[in-house]
Amino acid sequence: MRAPRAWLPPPAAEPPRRPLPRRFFARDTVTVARELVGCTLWTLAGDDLCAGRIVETEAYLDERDPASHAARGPTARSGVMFGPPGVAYVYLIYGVHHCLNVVAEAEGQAGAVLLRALEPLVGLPTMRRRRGGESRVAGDEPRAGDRALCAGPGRLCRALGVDLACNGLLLGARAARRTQPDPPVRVWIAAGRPPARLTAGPRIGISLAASRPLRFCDDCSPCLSRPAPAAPLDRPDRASGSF
DNA sequence: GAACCGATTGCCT
DNA sequence: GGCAATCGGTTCG
Repeated sequence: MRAPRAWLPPPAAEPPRRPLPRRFFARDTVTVARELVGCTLWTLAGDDLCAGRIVETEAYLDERDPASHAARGPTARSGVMFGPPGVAYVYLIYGVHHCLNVVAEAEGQAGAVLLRALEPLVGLPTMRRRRGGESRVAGDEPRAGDRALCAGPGRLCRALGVDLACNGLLLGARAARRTQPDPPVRVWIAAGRPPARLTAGPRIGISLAASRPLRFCDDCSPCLSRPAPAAPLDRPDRASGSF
C-alpha cells in the first residue's frame, strides 16, 4: 500500500506553462473570476518552480462595490486595481498574511480577482517547506495533508512564495523580467482543466455587499478554503482551457 | 501622527 | 468555537 488515499486524481501530464495573453484579463472582473477557476498559477523563485490549479476565486469590483479596495477610489495601496490588466495586486492582511489578486478590466477601470485556493500540482516539497510542514517529505506525490497547503488566500501566498515584492508585477515569465530587471519571484497564470461544476456564492469574510454571489468555486475540489456554495451557475464555465 | 481596522490563520480550550 | 498575532493603509484630529 503506497498511496494511503487518493485525495486528488494524479494529473495526466504537467499542465501547460504558457502564460495567458493579456486580453484574457482585460474583460469584466466577474468573467475573469469565473474563468480563472481551473487555470494554473505558476511561480518561479530562484530554482523553485511551483504551480497549482486555481479552484476558488472572488471578484472585487469598482467604486460601486463597497467591499472592494477600489470603493474609495485609487489610493496608494489600491491604485494597482485601476491600472493595466494582467498585473498582480498583493497586499498584507491582518499584518500577517498576503493576498494575491489579479487585476482585470481595461486600464482605468478598477477590478481585481482574489485567488483564494489552489490544488497543488508542481513543487510540493517547496510548498511544504514554505508552509512550515515536513521539510523532509520529498517527492511530488500528493499526500493527504497537502490538500490544505494552498486552501486559503494567505496559505496560497505562503506556499508559492508570493509577498509584497510581487505587487505590481506584470504576470508572465517574460513580462516580469521586463518590469523588473531581476524580480525575486516570477508569477504567471496558464490554462488548465476547467471545472466540471462551477458554483457561486457570497464572498468570504466581508460584511458589505455580502449577498452578492461573487465567490466562484470548483465544486468538486477538496482544496477549497471553505465549503463550496450550493448554487451552480447556469452558464457553464467556458474558457479556462481555451486561451 | 495617532488610532483603528481588516478580502486570515493557527493555536488553544 | 474563541481569540491572539501583527502591521500597512486609511481616517481623523
